[in-house]
Amino acid sequence: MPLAMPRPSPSPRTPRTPAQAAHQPPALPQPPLARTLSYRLHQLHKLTDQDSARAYPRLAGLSMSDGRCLASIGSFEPLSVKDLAQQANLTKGQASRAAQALVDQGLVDKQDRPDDGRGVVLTLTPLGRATWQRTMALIHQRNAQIVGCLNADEQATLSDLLDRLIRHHLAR
Amino acid sequence: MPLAMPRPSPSPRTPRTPAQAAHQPPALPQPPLARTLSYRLHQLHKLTDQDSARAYPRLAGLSMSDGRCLASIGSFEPLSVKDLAQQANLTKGQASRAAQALVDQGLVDKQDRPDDGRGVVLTLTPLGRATWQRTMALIHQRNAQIVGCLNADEQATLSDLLDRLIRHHLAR
DNA sequence: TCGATTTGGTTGCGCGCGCAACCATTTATC
DNA sequence: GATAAATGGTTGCGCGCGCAACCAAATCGA
Repeated sequence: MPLAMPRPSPSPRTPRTPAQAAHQPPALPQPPLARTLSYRLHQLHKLTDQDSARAYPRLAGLSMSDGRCLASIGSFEPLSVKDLAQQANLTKGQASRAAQALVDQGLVDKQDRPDDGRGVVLTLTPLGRATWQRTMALIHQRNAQIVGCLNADEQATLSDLLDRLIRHHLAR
Repeated sequence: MPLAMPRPSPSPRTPRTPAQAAHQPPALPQPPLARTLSYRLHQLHKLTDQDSARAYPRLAGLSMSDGRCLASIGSFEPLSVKDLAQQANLTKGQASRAAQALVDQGLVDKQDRPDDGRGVVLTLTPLGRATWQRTMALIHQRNAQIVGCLNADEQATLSDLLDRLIRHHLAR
């Protein structure tokens, strides 16, 4: 059974119980059987998301998915809501709402598509572009901070592995 | 600027825009600048979480964090709510509620600690232990499925890298 | 011994996520 | 052309997350 456990860890059954000495202050017990990938992902994602959420609002009071959308629109300029959702990895509902929020803040412009009465086309306003630049700087800075403890090779390796997992998963 | 980009990818500025050919069906554009670690984490976490959420409820109608808690309690048997929160990587509020839910379903037993009027001690009921075993089997099966596209070495590498990121992040 | 602080646990609440229903428009089928 | 199916976008809604306020019990400090 291919579990991903890199470090010496307690045997799967009958690990030592941390609650026996529950009131002694230090001595964090080793992570449990939830030493699975999804657990780590959960944990790491939570950590990074949390302080991203702390960092974003300094910029024009953007929520996190608003920021994500701004980043995507700025990178792929004329963008439909559907494509935005795809790019930012959100549902179309979320993308729709986020786009509207950005419009309300004067950061993006939303126009009906002339050739298709359903579609819209999202572009940045000048203000939006300025904010976009600051946002991207923030994103990259945050990212560098997060992966800062890995060297370039390790970053590339990690990135590659995550990519493969994502691809594998998307293909059922 | 140490960005983690493993594959040949469009230059950070001026990538090609997917919306220019927005209505042509296939040809997913390359992921955007959100080729950052936190973006991948977000994406992968979402994918894994989603179908975990689909898999869990088959088992006794557990929510996902309920399942997580059940797994932790079963592994570290006499457990306080606080320790449970730590093990399952939840806030104490969530842990408290999840524990109560498990109690309500007859899966765990909650008793006041005799030596400390505040604390409680959580243990599995016989039914709980049976469910725990099935849950763990499910978790491992799901995990094996997720990381199945990586060989053992790669799994170990990934696990190690994630570990270091988590540790680094926890240490501010 | 009496207040102040800390700790374990519970609960109220706002918010964002994602599903699914829905409307409008376009495209396919005959 | 009329009807059906598909597509783009919006909106309503339930739910779980996590923060923070809160309560009770225990510990600390003089």
